Amino acid sequence: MNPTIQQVAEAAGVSRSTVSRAFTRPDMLNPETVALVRDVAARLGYVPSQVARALSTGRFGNIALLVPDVGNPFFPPLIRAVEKQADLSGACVFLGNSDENPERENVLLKRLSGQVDGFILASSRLSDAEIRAHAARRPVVLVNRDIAGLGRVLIDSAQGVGDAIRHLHELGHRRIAYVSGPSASWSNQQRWSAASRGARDLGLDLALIEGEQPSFEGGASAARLAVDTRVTAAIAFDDSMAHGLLAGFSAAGVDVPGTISVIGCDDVLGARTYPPLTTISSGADDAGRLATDMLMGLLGGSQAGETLRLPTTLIVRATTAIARQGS
Amino acid sequence: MNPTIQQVAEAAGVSRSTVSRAFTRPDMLNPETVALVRDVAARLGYVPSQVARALSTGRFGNIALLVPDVGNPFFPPLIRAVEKQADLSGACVFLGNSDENPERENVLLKRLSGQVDGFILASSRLSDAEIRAHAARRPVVLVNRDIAGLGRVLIDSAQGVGDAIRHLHELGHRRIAYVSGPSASWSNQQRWSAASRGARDLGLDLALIEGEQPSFEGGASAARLAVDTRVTAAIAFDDSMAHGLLAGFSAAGVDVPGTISVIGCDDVLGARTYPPLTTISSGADDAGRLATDMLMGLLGGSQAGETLRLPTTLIVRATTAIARQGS
DNA sequence: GGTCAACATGCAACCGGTTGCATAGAAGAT
DNA sequence: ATCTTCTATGCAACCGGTTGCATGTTGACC
Repeated sequence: MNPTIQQVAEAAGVSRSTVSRAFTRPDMLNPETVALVRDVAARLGYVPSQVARALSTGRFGNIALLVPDVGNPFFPPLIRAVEKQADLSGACVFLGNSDENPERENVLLKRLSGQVDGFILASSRLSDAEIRAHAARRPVVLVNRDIAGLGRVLIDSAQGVGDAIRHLHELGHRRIAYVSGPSASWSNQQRWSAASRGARDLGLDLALIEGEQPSFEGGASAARLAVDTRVTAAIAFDDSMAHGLLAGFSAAGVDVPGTISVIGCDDVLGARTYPPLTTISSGADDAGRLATDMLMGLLGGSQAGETLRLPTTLIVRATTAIARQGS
Repeated sequence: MNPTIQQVAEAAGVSRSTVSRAFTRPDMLNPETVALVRDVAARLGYVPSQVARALSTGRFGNIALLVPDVGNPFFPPLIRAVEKQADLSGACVFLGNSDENPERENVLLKRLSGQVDGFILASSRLSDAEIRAHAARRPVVLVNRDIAGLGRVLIDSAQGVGDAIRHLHELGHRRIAYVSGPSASWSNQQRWSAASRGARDLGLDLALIEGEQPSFEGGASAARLAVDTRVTAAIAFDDSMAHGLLAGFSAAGVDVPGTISVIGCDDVLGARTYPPLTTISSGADDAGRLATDMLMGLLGGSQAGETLRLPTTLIVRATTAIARQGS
């Protein structure tokens, strides 16, 4: 095993306290002593035990990031950004995958709360009350979830969705579908209500198509429903679903964007779909970075409750076009 | 804060030892006592501190998973499987993203080694010696890396690559390119050598095109190189690169599979590309699950050094076709 | 030369569990 | 009734750090 602080102390001929302070509060010691201790420690390959330190200080140097589905392409960039930013503060990251399941999310929260300084909950599927309960025990920052009093990073897709609706209106579309994501998702609610508002303001028909899962497959099966509704355009909850829509329409012989226009959300696929997807960009990596900063701020003693709204913009690629005739 | 074992002990009118044993060794106690203690503990919301437990037992109940790039679609299914499987043993997972950078990988290993029971290194970019050094301190299971004496889960793409070469040969292709991934990657070496062997056996020309990054962008830029080589088919290191190739060829006005056939590796994109990608399936989720099982086995005292080879198969979709005339 | 402040270091308690050993009480053997 | 055995529980040390307080040393100042 690793050498302990005791062994370093003996080898350096000082007390354990001194070794401890040589690392945590070197200003308290004679510079020569610090040098000596560090030297001996380095020679022995001493690494302070995070665990022992945590036990006495109550600070763990770890944070936890919980997401509903690692496989959803929205999350990897966010995960990566959190990781990177946490690393700057020397923190390590627990990753939890709740599989869209609130119970599992609760279990993970409980299991991890004894070994992290705080949580980042991305697109949490828990109820407000549950989240509040957890936030009372440990600092929590929410991503895409809006609960008063807690730290929040919100990707404000309302704006982008509004742009998307106007974009479709200008192209002559009058009947539009919104293909929904998980009903427990704040983002989904926000996008749906922004779409409703936009459609109402412009006098458009808006149909709701309930997607099953926010995934490629969910989009593909929603495509089958969409062809029956005689809409000329569809806005999907996210890019995965939009991608599935493209595939579903293609399989059904429906031309995109000739017969039907498609808009995604999050811009996580770039121009990788065929045709390249018109979508609402949302900077998941920024959200991850900012959420981590906010959490680190909370750990440093800042007040909770701050809200960061990230703007979104419509990125027009090739899946939207003028509405077909006689529609 | 959470209630401590002491508070539970007082509330239940027993000693700390008894509370401890009610959770860790209930067989040692009177069943009634166990029930009482658990009851009181539940009422108080007591959760044993992992950290304190780790300090005295030396077991942390955590594992770490290190990957080169969370954003690479090969990894999310693997991450998810590891997560899920670890959960069955009640273990939590630290995720580390090395960004394809050996130094960062080393830092993460060092930082985490004081708080995990073992590591899963997926597609590690470290040298054999470095990995061995870490394995001497903590149990390590490798995914897609072959070092004698260590636990290994190897996706044996040699077989699938062989099938792919034969498939192309049957379609009449005679000049093929292999678009390579990271040179430090075991998988890349394995795939390249399997392709070389297959090509030699069948008397085919095999060109090597050095990809920059194992990503969509890396594939797209490799496509530009590929059009100059006059090959009629390309096998890419992974699906992301293959996907990039498709995009690159499409942008260059090269028809796939009419003019050039493309084969990917890993089958992580399913039929989501356009055209749907012919690829070599490799069960990343199986690899994650089995690696976790293997690590748990090591922690339980099994001997290290086991090797698991996962077979791969060619999945023919729509990016391969008969070689063009006069090629 | 004596008083006192400032500095450097050590002592010992504490964080919250686990565990080897001791012991009290009950059950069984003679 | 006494001795042994077994079961259930408690005592206290330990894991490896941190930290408030006490102590010893040095130098400045009067």
